[in-house]
Amino acid sequence: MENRKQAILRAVVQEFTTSAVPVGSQALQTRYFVNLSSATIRSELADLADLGYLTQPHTSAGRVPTDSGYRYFVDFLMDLEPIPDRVKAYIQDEVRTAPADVEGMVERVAMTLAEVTRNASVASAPQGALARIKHVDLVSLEPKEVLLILLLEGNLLRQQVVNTTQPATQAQLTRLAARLNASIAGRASDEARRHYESAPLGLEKELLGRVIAVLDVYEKGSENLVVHDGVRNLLRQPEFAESSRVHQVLEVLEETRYLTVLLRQLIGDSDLQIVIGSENTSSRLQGCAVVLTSYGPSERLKGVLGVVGPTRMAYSQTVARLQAVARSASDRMAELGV
Amino acid sequence: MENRKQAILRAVVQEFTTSAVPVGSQALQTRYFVNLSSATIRSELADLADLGYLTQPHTSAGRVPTDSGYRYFVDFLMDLEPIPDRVKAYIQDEVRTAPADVEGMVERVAMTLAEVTRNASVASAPQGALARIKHVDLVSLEPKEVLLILLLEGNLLRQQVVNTTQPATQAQLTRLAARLNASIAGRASDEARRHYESAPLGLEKELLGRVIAVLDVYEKGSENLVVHDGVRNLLRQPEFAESSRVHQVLEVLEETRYLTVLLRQLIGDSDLQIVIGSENTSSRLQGCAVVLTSYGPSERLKGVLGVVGPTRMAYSQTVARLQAVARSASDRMAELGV
DNA sequence: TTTCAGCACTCTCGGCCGGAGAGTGCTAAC
DNA sequence: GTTAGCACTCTCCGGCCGAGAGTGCTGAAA
Repeated sequence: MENRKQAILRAVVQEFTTSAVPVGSQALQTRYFVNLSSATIRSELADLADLGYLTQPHTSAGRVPTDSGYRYFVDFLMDLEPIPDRVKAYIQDEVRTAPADVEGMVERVAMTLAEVTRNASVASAPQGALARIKHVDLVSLEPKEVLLILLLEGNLLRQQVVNTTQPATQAQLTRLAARLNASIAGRASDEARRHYESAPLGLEKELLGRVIAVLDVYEKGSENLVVHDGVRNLLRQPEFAESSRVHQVLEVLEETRYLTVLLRQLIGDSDLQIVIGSENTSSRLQGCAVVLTSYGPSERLKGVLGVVGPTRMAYSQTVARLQAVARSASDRMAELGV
Repeated sequence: MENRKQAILRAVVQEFTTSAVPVGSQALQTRYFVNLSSATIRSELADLADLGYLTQPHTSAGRVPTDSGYRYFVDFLMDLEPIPDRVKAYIQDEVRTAPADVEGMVERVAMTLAEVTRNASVASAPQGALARIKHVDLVSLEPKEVLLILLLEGNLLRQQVVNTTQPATQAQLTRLAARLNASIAGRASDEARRHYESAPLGLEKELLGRVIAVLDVYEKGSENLVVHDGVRNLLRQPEFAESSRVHQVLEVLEETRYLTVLLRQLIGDSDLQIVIGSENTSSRLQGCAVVLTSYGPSERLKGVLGVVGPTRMAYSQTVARLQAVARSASDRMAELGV
């Protein structure tokens, strides 16, 4: 596409992003192209509309980017917006003061992301195929009731009440926990499975069985931690003035399964993914764009971070800030040995 | 007030609750009072309006209950609606299958409450003045970095990364944990404080200090767990058609401090509290009603459960279901020895 | 060939009007 | 105390109109 067409498309996207009002040839002329006449701009706009990048709400309204228009913009025209120091500092600060466990971290990251992008955010916890067990602990609740505490990588605590077939005192449990730690702590989950296979019948095997059950749930991702935040930011946008639109988006966000699917799509894909309007698999995200990236403390452990907003979002700002948050969170997680 | 006036007020509230449309004398006559003429009903309606219980959006519209009207209704006219078996079973089921720790429990309870009342819900974790420590565990992360794991009443796990002044091996930490458990596990938090005072300088005192810090945060309630759910239910109501109304409510719900205040108000008060429209301290809850009750495993440990919806809510149903959820949750928590 | 001034045209938006409909309050009779 | 009847008020909705914004087209200038 000729340079001038590109420039005009870029200008339309930028203008519409901030004003939320269809942009006309006159506005473009006075604000972006003073040495062009509005008539010339009009003919370029008509061309861009023919190419499918722009559309008009009605015959005599200004132009609005189509989904393809946004697509062209993010693919070819967008340059990352520098992040103000204030915002950088804010991100650093929020991430550094986050709790040291994955759950707290993910929640904080989602909150921060929503705050700095002024949109809704989603975040899934970094997760790998084989979980590592850092520590096991057993607490006696009743003679035949044991609380199993499992510390996984990411300082992720998991607990489960286990009703055992035989009674055990706390002292016995403490000894047993020590034995379990010696054999499986610091190892990947398959170690626990191996020990389970070879263990003789008894309390130890019983508890190992439950350890494996917890690991299974965790590794299968059926309990994959996915949080979202910042829906309030969407309410400010004119696109979401009637709350039925919000309702649809909220449904998607609360439907954890859908988000998990988004996650799986991304893993293995390029590291930044932008899904615009009708490109979304869910029709409830019509008019919405989703910007996704992966993050995590290592290559093995990856989660997804995403921003959800109207297609009329400030893509260059969103992408820059999303990546900044992802970088901060990844660094911090690596630092914590998560 | 005469019986007939009461009956008419009740009918107006009931009718408006379901239809969301101002109710006129004719509708009342055909649906509730076939042997009265609409003229008679009109004069009663006029009286009720004079008394401040009803109002009209405009001269020739039907009547709508005022906040005082709702107040009179819930104070004198409401009788609890029986809960269908299906709903009862649902509540039981959700609560029974909830995680065995307080956090998971509270989240599940909020979800269930939102679901069965078709409104937004809030829940705070049961909390008492003196926390009990069930178990302490120490995990070595780095030579001079320890993960302190604290199991409090309610199977509430708290963790904190502690940077110690002196290095310690996992074996040393395990021994130390055993000693700490012997001295403070199963006791109230003041025991930990006493031990801290009398402990000689060293790793043990250092870690006890952190234990106390964690307890402090917990007991001060500055980290009091408050969750909310079901905002999507509000979006269905005509009162929240323009999303700016939702925005205000969301602000309140996300403002944990405000909810904590609500909680404190309720503690020591009667066991059911209904706050209607302008009775709310926050003007952002104009047009909203909040129904609150306390719950918890014991007299000492109490949290708050609440429903937030438009003032035009089905109070009798809401109250009945709220109490049912509170009862189920309390029972389950007591059963788990939370 | 590109640019541009001029102009007719189209469409929305806001205000205004008027009729239909809903619901009221009042009055006079039972 | 109750009720039929009636005038009155107000909203809602559709149609109408003028202002304004913005377009597409055309013919001339560069």
